[in-house]
Parts: sequence; structure tokens; C-alpha cells
Amino acid sequence: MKRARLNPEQVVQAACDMADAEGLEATTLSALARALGIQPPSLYRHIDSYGALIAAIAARGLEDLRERLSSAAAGRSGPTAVHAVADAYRAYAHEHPGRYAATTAFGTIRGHDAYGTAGQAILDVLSATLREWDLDDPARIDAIRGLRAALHGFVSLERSHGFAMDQSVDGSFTALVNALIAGLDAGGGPA
Amino acid sequence: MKRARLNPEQVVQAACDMADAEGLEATTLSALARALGIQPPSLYRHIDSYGALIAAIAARGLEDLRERLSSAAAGRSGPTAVHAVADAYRAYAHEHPGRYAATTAFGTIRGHDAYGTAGQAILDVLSATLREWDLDDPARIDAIRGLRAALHGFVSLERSHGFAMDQSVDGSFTALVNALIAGLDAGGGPA
DNA sequence: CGGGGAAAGCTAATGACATTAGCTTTTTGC
DNA sequence: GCAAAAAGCTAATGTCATTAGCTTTCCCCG
Repeated sequence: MKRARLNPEQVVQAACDMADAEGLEATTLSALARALGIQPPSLYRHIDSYGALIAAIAARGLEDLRERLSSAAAGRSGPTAVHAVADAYRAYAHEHPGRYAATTAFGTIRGHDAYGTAGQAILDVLSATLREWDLDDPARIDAIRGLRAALHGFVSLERSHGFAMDQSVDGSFTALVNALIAGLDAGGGPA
Repeated sequence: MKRARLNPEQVVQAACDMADAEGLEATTLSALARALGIQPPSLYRHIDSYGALIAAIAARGLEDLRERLSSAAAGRSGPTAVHAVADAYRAYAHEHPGRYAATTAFGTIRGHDAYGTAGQAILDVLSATLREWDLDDPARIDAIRGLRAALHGFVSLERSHGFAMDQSVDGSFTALVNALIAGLDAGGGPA
């Protein structure tokens, strides 16, 4: 019988993979221990708590996501950049549903701040994506919040079968991003 | 010692109140039984399961929400109607965070369809709100999906302290709704 | 080469949870 | 007033996360 000899890195990696494959809710300490060939209490040699594990998955998700968004934004500007970033955001959420879900599992994460800076980095990328509109600060923050809310809301509803009609979801997403871009062009602040 | 003599209606009502006051995660069968002065297994005389209870909370939340949106939309049209409905949506989520959270707790709800029709009713209200734009059917569904995604995403991030900067969140919400309206006016479908 | 300490595993136990089975009490309808 | 249904109860099970305390394994240093 082979001893595992694990380290925190491997544990988090396995948890990320399990979350993507089986769902975040199925990623329990028991299931993770089973998958790793050890007993549940042994996991505490590598992680502080269940909440800390979910926070670690979330942190990794945010880092990966930031990288994808950066790549999508590189060498693009204006509407093209916004579409590229939006598509990259949605693609990441689909490819790594567990990591993405952890990112938004605020309930279990509260207090574990491992992912605070990673979240800020995402906002920086979004901000850079909007550079061409040259927004001054109240409007800039409004735009970032709106973009993030729209992306998160769409992906969240989509991931949970929130869109019943069998019309193309891709098209609806493109239309939403176009609407936000139209809003940026219109530029009118709060009436 | 007073016997409770409960019925399903009262149990769901108490669960809704507890969810709003203590949070949906704190609304366990044990805590609910404690609050009602009975033992946990006795709850099964009134509900089928924990999942069914959450689904019942969600159904009530959707019904209440539909009513609020209907009221907000009545006698209004165009951008005014959209703003009124959006504000009503956000206000409901703030006033009844537990019910609203249940509405989007797709994981525990899956399979309990008590809330299916209520969800459809919400979409009907949103559709009516957009009447003035006279959208034909692919664009109409895109607009509804986009509006719902934006509202849900914003409220969801807001509820979980997703907006760090201390700039006014009200203003950001108004700006987002304005952007969506600008998108409706621009009307361009997917490029 | 050998020993000692740290790292990483283990078993056993606890307390919260949902859930089932089966019993008792209360209410209600005739 | 009585019988049956409705609504409560206790006891037990299985799944969680988590803690305490023990043992094994590895690695470094003398």
C-alpha cells in the first residue's frame, strides 16, 4: 500500500479537479480524502478547514480567470476587447464550473482572505478593458460594476439551467454585451 | 406546555421568516424545529424533505417578487417602467434576502418543481415591461435574458459584499439599467 | 551509519445535520 | 363518546467537519 505523502499544493489541486468534475457541493473533505487515498482527518495536515479549502479553490479560480481575461484583452481595444474579455469570462466559467462556483461561494469563504488580492486583479483587467472610453472615476467604477454584474449574472443563470427557452444562449450573451457597449457609448450617467 | 398543532403553511411561513432574518444557510430543519417548539422529525408531517422546504421558500419568493414587479410595472412604460421594475427587483432582494437566496439556490432545489410556474410568471412581467420596444421574438428573448442576468448578477454581488469601493451602489445600479436601456434603443442584434 | 525530531499518516470520539421507523398523544368527525 | 387520522414523540442511522492523541515514516545532522 502506497503512502500518499501529500502537500497542500496537491490537495488543493485535487480539490480543484474534483470540484470541476463532480461539482463544488460534492467536493467534501470525505470525498477528497477518499480520492487521495487517505483518511479525512489527515487532510488537516495540509489545510486549515473546509472553508479554507473552498477559499483556496476560489483563489486559484480567480487567478486562472485573471490570466484568461488578460490574454483576451491583450492587443485589443474598444468593443472588440470587451467582447473578447466577456467571451473569455464565460468560457472559463464553463470549462471550470467548480472553480468558478467557489469564486462566488461567498457564504463559505467569508473571512478567508486568500482570494482578496486576486479579486482586485480581475477588476484591474476589466478597468483596462474599458480604457478606450476614457471614463472619469465615478462612471468608470459604475461601468466595471455593471460589466461584472452582467457577466456573473448571465453565467450564473446559465450554469443553473436558468434559461428555459431553447433559443441560442450564445446569441443572448452577445446581445447583452452589445447592450452594455451601447450603454458605454451613450455614456449618460445617472439621470 | 402548549402543543404546536402546525400545518404546512405555518411551517413554510416560519421558514421564510427565519431565512430572511438569520440567513438561508442558518435555516436548517433543526433550527426551524427549535423555533417552532417541536422536534426535528415532526417537521416531516408537514414537509417532504429539506430540499422541498427550500423549494417552497423559493416558490413563495418568486410569487412575492412577481407581485412586486407587476405593481412596479403597472401604469408605466418605456425606460420609466424598466427602472421601476429594476428598482423593485433589487428592493425585494434586499428586504427578503433569505427568500431571494432560495430563489437562486438551484443546487438544493433541483427536481422540486413547485416554483417552475412562478418563475415563468416573472419572465412574463419582464416581457411586458419591454413592450414599448416592440421586439420580435429572438431579440425579445435576448432582452429578457439580459435584463434578468444583469439584475440577478448585480443583486447577487451586492448581497455578498462583492462591491468593495465605497462609491454609491445605488448610482451604479441606475447606471447599469440605463446602459441596458441604451442597448434596447440601439437595438442592434448580434453583429 | 544511526538516531532524533518533524512531517504526515492513523484511530477514536464529538456534535450538527437530515432522515427513517415505529410508538403515543391529540384532535376531529360521526 | 369513540374511532381513526393527524401530529407529535423517542430512538437510531449515516454523512458531515472537526479535535485529540497516537504511530509511522522520512530526512537531516552528527
